[in-house]
Amino acid sequence: MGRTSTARKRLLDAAIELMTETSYATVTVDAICEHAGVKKGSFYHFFSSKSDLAVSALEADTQERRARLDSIFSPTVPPLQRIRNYCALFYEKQKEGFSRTGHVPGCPLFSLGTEMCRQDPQIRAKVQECLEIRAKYLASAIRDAADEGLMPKTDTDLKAKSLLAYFEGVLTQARIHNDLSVVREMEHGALELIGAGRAVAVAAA
Amino acid sequence: MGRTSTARKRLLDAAIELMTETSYATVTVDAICEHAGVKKGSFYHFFSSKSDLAVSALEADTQERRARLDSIFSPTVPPLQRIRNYCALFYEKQKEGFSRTGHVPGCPLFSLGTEMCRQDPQIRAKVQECLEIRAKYLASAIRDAADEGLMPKTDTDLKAKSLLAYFEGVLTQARIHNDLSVVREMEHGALELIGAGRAVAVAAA
DNA sequence: GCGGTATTTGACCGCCTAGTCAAAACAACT
DNA sequence: AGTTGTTTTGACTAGGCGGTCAAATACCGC
Repeated sequence: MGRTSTARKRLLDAAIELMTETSYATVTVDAICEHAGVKKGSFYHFFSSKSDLAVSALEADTQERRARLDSIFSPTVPPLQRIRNYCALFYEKQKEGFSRTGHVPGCPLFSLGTEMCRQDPQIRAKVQECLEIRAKYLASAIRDAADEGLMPKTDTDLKAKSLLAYFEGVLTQARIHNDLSVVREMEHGALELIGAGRAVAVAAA
Repeated sequence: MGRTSTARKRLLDAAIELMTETSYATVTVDAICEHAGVKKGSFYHFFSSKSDLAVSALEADTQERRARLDSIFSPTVPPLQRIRNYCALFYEKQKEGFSRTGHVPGCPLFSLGTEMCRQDPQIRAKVQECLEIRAKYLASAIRDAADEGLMPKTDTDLKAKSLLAYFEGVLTQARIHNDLSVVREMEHGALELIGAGRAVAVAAA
């Protein structure tokens, strides 16, 4: 009963789009509404606050990406290939964003996380949650790689975190310099970072 | 003639301090003034705008760090040791900030850069300039290391950029999670990333 | 001590922002 | 077609923000 609407989804999309392009503080609720073709009154029908919208948008975005990540990180794919494919995905996404807007977008998790982690506990918690999901994908690939003797078997969880930090750092640097070149070469650094750079013969320790 | 004052310096310090703690947008001119013990009218005597203050603060901060970096990256120090010492400096700074405020500060260049690079060309330019200075320190150390056969001699400039991205990524991750542990272990990842992780015998190519 | 200049002060402004609300419109289900 | 309740609308508010200004003040060099 009652009426149905796509307004909520449009608001979520607009939020990710606009907040990635500039920042949380810069993007006004009015701008989000306009971009989504929604009046302000409706906004507050669907979301209790701007912060609430941001949290929901991050969640929705993460859910949307899930299937793609599950396929990239499928256990049926050789572990180092998963990481290579992930790098390729990053490059594709950044390149696509650049073509569309003229700007390297970077990663909304890192942008929002950096900006908001000291001001809004809920946004901070959601960003952390989303980052940890990504870390899990990486950790699994790293463990599988180590198990196959493709890299040392030490500190796999730390390596996953470091690798994620590297990815996010590269994306952010690309955003700041509006330059994709470091992203393009990210794969090589990624493999080096976890110790799988040159075809390593890892003796069973 | 006229009067002398430390107000300008106090404003610069307050700006870095507060903008690192939260973000550019969150920190109001009033807050900066209060923290610096300066009235608003004086603020606009020294700076033409909030943006102008931010640019000047980044510049001043960079100049202040210069001597320390010059000593860490002195050509008299073995090249890989320079990088290790740089990592140690990062950890010290982050730890000190954490003790003082209860929060891992991260890097103001990356925080401000991410937030402002799409809105304020001057801030963006200054951030880029400061990041490039840091990249130069790293590039020099990397070239010297390669020259000594401590790592492959390929793509040294790209490696410097990647290494910087890694550092910034780790610092930002530490900020978001308010957790120093990844910073503590940064040195290992840094050396791996540039291909100097395990004592590498690099054949003269 | 005095002139001149850099600094300090605090009241002021206009704009923009997140958030509110009550009434109207309309789709879904019966 | 009628009922129900979700969605839509647009005008509204209160507070906070960056920035302004003219007058007062105090230090430096002489």
